Amino acid sequence: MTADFPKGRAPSIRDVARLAEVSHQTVSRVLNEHPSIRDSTRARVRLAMEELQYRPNQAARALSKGRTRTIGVLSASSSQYGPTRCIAAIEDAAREQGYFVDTANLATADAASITGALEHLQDQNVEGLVIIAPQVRVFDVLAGMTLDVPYVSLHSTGGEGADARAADQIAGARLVTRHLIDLGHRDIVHLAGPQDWIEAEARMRGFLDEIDHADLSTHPPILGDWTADFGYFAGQELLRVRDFTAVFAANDEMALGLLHALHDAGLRVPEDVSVVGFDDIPLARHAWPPLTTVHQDFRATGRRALALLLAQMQGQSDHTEDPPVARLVVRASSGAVPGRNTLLPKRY
Amino acid sequence: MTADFPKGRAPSIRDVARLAEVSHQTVSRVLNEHPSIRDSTRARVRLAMEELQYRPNQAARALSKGRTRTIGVLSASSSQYGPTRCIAAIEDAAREQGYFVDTANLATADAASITGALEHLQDQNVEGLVIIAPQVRVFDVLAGMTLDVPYVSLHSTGGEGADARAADQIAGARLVTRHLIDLGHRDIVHLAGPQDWIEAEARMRGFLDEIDHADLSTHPPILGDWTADFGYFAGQELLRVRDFTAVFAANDEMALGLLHALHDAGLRVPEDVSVVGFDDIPLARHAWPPLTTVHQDFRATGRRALALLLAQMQGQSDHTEDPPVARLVVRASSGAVPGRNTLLPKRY
DNA sequence: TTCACAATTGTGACCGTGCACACGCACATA
DNA sequence: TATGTGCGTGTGCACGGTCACAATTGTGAA
Repeated sequence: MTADFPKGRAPSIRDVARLAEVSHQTVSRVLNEHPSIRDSTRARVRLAMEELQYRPNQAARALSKGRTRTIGVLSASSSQYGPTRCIAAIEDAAREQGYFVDTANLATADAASITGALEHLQDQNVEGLVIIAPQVRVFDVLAGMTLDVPYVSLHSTGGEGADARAADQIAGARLVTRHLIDLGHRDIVHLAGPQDWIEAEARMRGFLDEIDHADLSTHPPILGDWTADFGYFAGQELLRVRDFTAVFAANDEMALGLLHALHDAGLRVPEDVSVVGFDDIPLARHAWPPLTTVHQDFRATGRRALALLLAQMQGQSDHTEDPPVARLVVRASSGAVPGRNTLLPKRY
Repeated sequence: MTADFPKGRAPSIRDVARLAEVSHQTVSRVLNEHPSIRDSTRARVRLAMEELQYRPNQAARALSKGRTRTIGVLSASSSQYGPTRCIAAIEDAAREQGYFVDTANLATADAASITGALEHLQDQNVEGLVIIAPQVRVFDVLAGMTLDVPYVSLHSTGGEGADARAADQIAGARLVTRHLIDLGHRDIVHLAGPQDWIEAEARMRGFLDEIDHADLSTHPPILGDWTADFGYFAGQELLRVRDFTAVFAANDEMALGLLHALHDAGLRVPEDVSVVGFDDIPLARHAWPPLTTVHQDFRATGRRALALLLAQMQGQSDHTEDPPVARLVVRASSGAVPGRNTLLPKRY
């Protein structure tokens, strides 16, 4: 009896029940793996579900149980390498745990679109939020609105949301700055990220801390926008006015743009100038010359963020693994200081 | 009267109704902007909603209306530049249209995880799917399972789902191949993408078409994996055994890895070898030398995919804008052929 | 004033699932 | 035989909206 009645609607639990000649509640129990069901009954119900191609209605389940099993991910800057990897890791982990992931991207980080995206996610009745929006402004907005679900931010200022990463950034920046100092550099320029980004701030802080620690002085950092284009532009400006032997770019993209400008000017790296970056994007090792940088495990960061969120959602204390550490990766773009000379273009 | 009763549950439409002294149906009408509501009533209801911080329950709405207003995005390879941009564009556009976006990432493209992810999305009762999973295998899996919702794939083989992009890839590959031929190159190697990717196939086809068209012969393409690491490796191999004056890499990452290998070997680009890529990632213009490549507008592709899907969901014919065109971007990595010489390392 | 008709509002059922509770039955125990 | 216990299953309602339909009120013309 191949019952195949479409009747407009998708088959419901009661359709299955009728076909299996049991009550709807029994079907529900099979779905939820209730222990006390006779094997023969279970088999009959399973068969009926198969027959009707039954698929549980999440909306009804969510309504009845008061749980959506959905978490929201808010992401600014989602075209950047790091955040992208984090998101992928979060989604993998969430799916593994049976959660759905609802995403909202911010094209621009103005207050209106931030609140808009957060409202949108909450409208979907998410049970928790992961916020990968490292701009300081996002946190201002967060502080100004009450979220009615727990959340984790990947770049906390130490506010209400759990902190998953900030510490690393400072440490990483110190590592790579120290590396340059150890190579003998005394005039190091920092090509920073946008002022309103938490990570940019942290990396700059790490840089300045280490400079201080070594009793050096430095030019005020150049404030960039993370893009390779800006790195290129900044490189051109730097060559015109500054005196330095090394540049610490706050991310790899800017470092690569900077290398481009240096090449254009006929300077050699690292013989004339050392350049280091941050993030260790896959292209860093294939830059010319290969880029010294700070490696971070973005997937681990993403997984950890989700673990933290789930723990928080279940009201548990946060006994998750330690945050991933930033690791210095030395490649060919950093070298010993070229004997205190000023920067005059040389023959290549 | 600041009524603020938490009573465990989130406030419902009936709580609002009670406070505003109307029926629950009136509240529903206000929510849905029904025309015939007295202004004073509407205002009273709005006030009550504000007062209770009422937020409509999507699950209930979805259950009642039979619509979730959610679309699913399946994405393999989500850490790559192009797909990532597409997804962001899709999400923006969807949110604009009042849709929620549910995402699932594929870590690996084996059949099990593909069906798993698709089931996961359909379990959420999505109304439509965008599939950004350019591996041929994905389409095999799709052909083998019946999706119960309309879908659009960004890289169709011309099957059931609407085709949003494939044509471009061939044309783009022809453009850049033609460019090399016009520069006088006769021995061009193609560093292809993984065989099981639709785009890789299309780009290779475009390359071979153009080679044919110019009555040239070519070595069998090298089959890569899109990564810069592979480009580097392939470059080393090529230098050992092959005779060529130009390389067309199927994407920019591999092209950059290849440049690295060429630099290592002391070869000059484009004086000794011309290199071209595909995609025009932001770093392409800052490679050394800046990379000739094919530009595509990923955001437009994403927007178009969503438009197609929505049209399909509403049963409309597909009168959306034309697919974005691939555009040749000539930079410094391609140059005139070096007079038919074989490749011997030269002084830099 | 009365009536037709439109505008506005209310009533009750229903969407698909899960929960609390009740029921029947087999079996062990006294 | 009467009673308690636990397994397997069924009944009815709740979840928070929307829909169809009914009821009430307001308006203008006869």
